Amino acid sequence: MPALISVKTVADETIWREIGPAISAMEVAASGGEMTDRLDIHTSGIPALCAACEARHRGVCGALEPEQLVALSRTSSKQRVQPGAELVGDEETVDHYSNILSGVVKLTKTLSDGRQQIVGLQFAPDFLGRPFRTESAANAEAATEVSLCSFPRATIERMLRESPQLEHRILTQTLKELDEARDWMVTLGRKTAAEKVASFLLLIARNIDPGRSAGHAVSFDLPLTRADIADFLGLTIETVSRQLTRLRTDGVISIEHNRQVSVANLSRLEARSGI
Amino acid sequence: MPALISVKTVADETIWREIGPAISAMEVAASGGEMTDRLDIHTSGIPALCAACEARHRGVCGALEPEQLVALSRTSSKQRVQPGAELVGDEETVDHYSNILSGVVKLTKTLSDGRQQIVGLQFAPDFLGRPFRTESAANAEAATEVSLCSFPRATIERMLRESPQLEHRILTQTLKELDEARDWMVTLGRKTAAEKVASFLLLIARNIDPGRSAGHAVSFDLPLTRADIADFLGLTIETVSRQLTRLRTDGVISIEHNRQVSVANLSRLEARSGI
DNA sequence: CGCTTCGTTGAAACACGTCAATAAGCGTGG
DNA sequence: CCACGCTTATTGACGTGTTTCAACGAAGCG
Repeated sequence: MPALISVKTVADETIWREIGPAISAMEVAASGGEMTDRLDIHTSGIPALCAACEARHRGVCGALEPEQLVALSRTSSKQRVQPGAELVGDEETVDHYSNILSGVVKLTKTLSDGRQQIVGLQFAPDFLGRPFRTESAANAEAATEVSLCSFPRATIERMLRESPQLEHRILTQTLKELDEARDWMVTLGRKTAAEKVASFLLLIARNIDPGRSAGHAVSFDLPLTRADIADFLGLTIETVSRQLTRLRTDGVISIEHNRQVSVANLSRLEARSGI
Repeated sequence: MPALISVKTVADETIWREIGPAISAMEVAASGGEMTDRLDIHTSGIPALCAACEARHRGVCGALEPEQLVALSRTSSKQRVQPGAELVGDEETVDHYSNILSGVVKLTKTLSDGRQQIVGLQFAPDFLGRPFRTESAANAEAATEVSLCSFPRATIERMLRESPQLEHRILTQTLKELDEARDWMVTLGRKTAAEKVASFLLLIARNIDPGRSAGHAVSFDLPLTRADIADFLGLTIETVSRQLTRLRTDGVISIEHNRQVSVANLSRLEARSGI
């Protein structure tokens, strides 16, 4: 797999290099250009880096006290990586954990002969990385452009020991991932190709635009290529393509530029997802 | 599904009825017939009920101090249920958690039209039940005869709040289950029927007789019917049957009384499991 | 402008599902 | 003990959904 090797190279060179407390251009503008973890008077001791961060509310950082947040932000670094970049190698020793700030990360597993399966998709503000790692692990790869806030492994593990609340958040997310994995097992084991594709579109629609109730119109960019979708659904790219065109000709969705999907009526998709 | 309804009735009548601190016949013999949670001088404050229990070492109870174990055993009850008994209903409010002492529990999910998928198998000394339950959940059903040690929900949740170590054990098990679920997603999505059946036999062989290295001979009773195996593998019973007979005629396994499986050489199975 | 990647579409092959018949295991009761 | 019914498992013939193989078009990029 020559493609993967070059991807790996990209990752080694651009991702995990320590760049110290850093702030993306966007964040700099929002916080007035300060590059340090100064305290913001309006948010009572919360680092500027974290003030606008989603992970502080819905993510794991919500479990931390302001002092802990300051300590963590001192060693954290923001990063932006391109689609295809490998974030966590299969067998590598993990030396960083991250929060996903935006974008989609795919977790993949590969059989020795090259067959691949996506075993999970992660969205902001999910926590990325596997604490107390045991045997098996998956490969994490950016599916879209992804921005991350990442921390050294040692820092997180020390905080985990000190803060049961942090561990509780990790447990909560792990339980959520377990639920999602088991839901997807039903899709993989028991649904038809048409139902699989409809289920996938629903999954994306719900994660891109949460809080949409059935019956509404949604449109979004597919975060995955056809090959990725196939690997997620346990199908071939040809079958995925055929099912998408069938949904299109049936008027359930419309597709532009291969990626931009519009769903006029979510409940029509649901009806085809084999709930 | 009339079969399931009668199963449900059995469960309601026999399983979750409070019977107070109880001890199975086997356990009574082992501990000298004492029915209370007296302290055993040889195990420094550990309830007799728990002294020989696997869950105290490898299971969640290993996280508890002797006093907590005494408190927990005061409200715990041992139970023995028949195959097919429903342990945790799909949408029911869970009012008990349990340790599996022996036997196999299957976690299933069902689509509205009846298609079913087993999303997890649990063995002793796994913890059964879903703390901090969020959205989706599965149905738990005894696959074999199962013996349980179960506790009221309130007790566990109080201890969870008091003991970060207990929560840590739960997290560890949840991470293990997540790993297993993701491993199985690869099997469901990317393996052939032959590879699926071989993978299943390996899974059982490893759980029944852990510590077996490749190359050894193993024999065991299948804990699942052909229908269950099919639901676990995302196949039909006919396909499962055909693949089993193919393994048999190829000399990889031998089967007696439909359930008793002998594997002469585990590595031959592994070679067919599509690692 | 060619080159590569990505996606679509068609025809043929095949793995698995469906349908149906039969056998085997197992408890119940005469 | 055998007869009976019931569930569980096996086996065969056939149908089909998905894959495979192949050709082609569209988009992105040097």
